Amino acid sequence: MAFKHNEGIKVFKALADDNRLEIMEILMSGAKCGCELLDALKIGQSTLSHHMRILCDAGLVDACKEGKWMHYSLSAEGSAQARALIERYTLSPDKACSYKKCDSCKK
Amino acid sequence: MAFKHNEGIKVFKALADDNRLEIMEILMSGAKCGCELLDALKIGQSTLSHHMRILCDAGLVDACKEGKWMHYSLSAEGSAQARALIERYTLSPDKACSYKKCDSCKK
DNA sequence: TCCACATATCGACAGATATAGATATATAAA
DNA sequence: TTTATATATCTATATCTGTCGATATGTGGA
Repeated sequence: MAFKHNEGIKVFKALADDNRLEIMEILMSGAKCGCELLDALKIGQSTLSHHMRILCDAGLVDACKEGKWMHYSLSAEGSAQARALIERYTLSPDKACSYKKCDSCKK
Repeated sequence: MAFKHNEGIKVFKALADDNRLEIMEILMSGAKCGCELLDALKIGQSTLSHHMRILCDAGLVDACKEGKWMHYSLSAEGSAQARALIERYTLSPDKACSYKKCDSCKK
């Protein structure tokens, strides 16, 4: 796929799902293993694995294996990248006042 | 649809597309009408209209009609909401140092 | 070794999405 | 009024995505 905004698409797609947002919110309280996440969500195990792969591929979540458990945690780098991407594609508060809207509607 | 993270899904889905990210970037330089956007993109007119509806519904873009033209511009409120959502679902730089990763892998 | 548990992968499928073409509506100019 | 332009809506379709069940892999305990 030859997208012009590859990084943005990958990160925003990863965040564009109800279960994955719930996972991000759960991980805010600290690292969790897959079975803990599974208990908190109403999805099957293979579906969780699928979602974790998407979050990891996007760089938002780190995974580390310990015995038979996988520990998932929020990535500081991924979080920083996501924040940078939002700043790239939306209006910053300080630029908003000088932003050129159309002349007729100043709303 | 009964999603737990409705607002987040709507905004991140709106940003999870190559053409829509390109549109956001173009609108960063100021308001544009549909035909200007159409010139800059390799998509048909009905497809552009579809994308603009998604960006407007998400609150990221404002639309205002002037004669036969629609003027599209970035919404300061939508941008602020998007930034708030990213802050909600990712790790802030100041919390990153105290964030509890798993014990074995400290990466 | 055998078994239970945690996780990943594969295959299938229903529903969502991006896209285009045709058509409809509205505005402005000739 | 007729015509051209800008945009939205409708319909169809190919592709993508979330989900599950079945299976595979790997780990640790009995």
